[in-house]
Amino acid sequence: MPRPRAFDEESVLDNAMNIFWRKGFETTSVQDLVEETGLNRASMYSSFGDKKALFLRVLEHYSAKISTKRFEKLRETADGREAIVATFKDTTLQCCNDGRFKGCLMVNSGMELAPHDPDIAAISHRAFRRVEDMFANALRRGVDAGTISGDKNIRALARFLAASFQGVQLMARRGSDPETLQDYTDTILAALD
Amino acid sequence: MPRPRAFDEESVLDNAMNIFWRKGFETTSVQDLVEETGLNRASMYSSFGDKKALFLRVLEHYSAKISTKRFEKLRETADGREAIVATFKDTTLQCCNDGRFKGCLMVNSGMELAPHDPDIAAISHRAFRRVEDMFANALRRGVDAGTISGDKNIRALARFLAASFQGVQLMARRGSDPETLQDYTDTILAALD
DNA sequence: TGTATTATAGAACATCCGTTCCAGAGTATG
DNA sequence: CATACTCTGGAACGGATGTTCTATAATACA
Repeated sequence: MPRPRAFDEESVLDNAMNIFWRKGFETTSVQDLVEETGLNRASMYSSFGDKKALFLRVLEHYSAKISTKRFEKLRETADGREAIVATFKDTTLQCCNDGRFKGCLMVNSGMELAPHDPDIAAISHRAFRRVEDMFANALRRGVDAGTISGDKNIRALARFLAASFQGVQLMARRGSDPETLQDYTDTILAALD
Repeated sequence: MPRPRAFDEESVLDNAMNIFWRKGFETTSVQDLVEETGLNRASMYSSFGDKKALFLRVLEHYSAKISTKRFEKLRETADGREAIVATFKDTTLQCCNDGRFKGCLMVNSGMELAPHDPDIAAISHRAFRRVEDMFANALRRGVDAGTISGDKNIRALARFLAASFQGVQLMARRGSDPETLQDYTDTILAALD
């Protein structure tokens, strides 16, 4: 019976995600969202709730779409060491191109909002934990394959890699020059030796 | 002839710094600043200019007061290796106590504003460069003292340490648990071996 | 075909934002 | 003591903010 929606939820989330990613939560106004997504104010409020609810949907969307892809090789490359190296190299390269000044939405949001918003703090914490676990799995695969020494502290090394991965994206958002980023990444990966 | 000022500029900057540090630039309102510093609106505008001008003064103040102290050991401890280790240990410990959810004002500001504000991007970039140079100097002292191997790439390692130092404070602001932070710091320092 | 139901467009809302203005207070010099 | 000058308190400004309301458009089913 109802009048059908004139918008595609997926593409609205895509657009909203890009604005939040670029500008951050506080600096993005509802006006910005309305203009960029083409979605009407009322439709936005009736479909997603308020600004923060939309933002939470965007974070999910980001995890499912961007983050999952970003860690694809980390999860699926057979040799764990190669998986880790490829993950850092790909992201560093991407940061030097289109990712410059964007960084990672999850990291950006954690920095901006976690101190004052327990919801975001929890989401951010869980996201870190997931990445840490992916690195830990890759490390174990590397040890099994013999490309990573067996006397490493897997948990500590995984935490180091996950934190350093965030560090790379922090540097990217700050607008670091490629040489510094390159030196940084190379030295991170030397921890695998 | 003029009526004397009823406020102390230093303590106003101190208070303003703490608000910006906690809340970030955009989320801090002029109202917040007026209430917390006790300074009148008009006095604030006549003495410091607008909100951004005050923020720039606060960043200078932070560099001079907080940042200088934070890197005191890094600059002054004779043995370079010990200087680096102490710098990381002190900051990690501090992050676990009162620094939790605060992080570093310079890092926070770079993340929040550098992508859209060239002034902040430049300040943030120079600050990183200064820290990188301090680490490089410490590394050279360590090599001279024989506590750090001579076949290291000093520049690359200094960049790694400076970036990782930012990483520690990113983790702190996000509210990372102490164990993760400890593992992270330990692995960073292992790069000195 | 008429009706129930939901989406849309855009005006309207109260509130807060950064900034400016103005009247008055206070002190060093003439 | 009067004058020149800056500082202070607080109201006032226009504009932007997040959110809601109302009227209209569009469809699926009876």
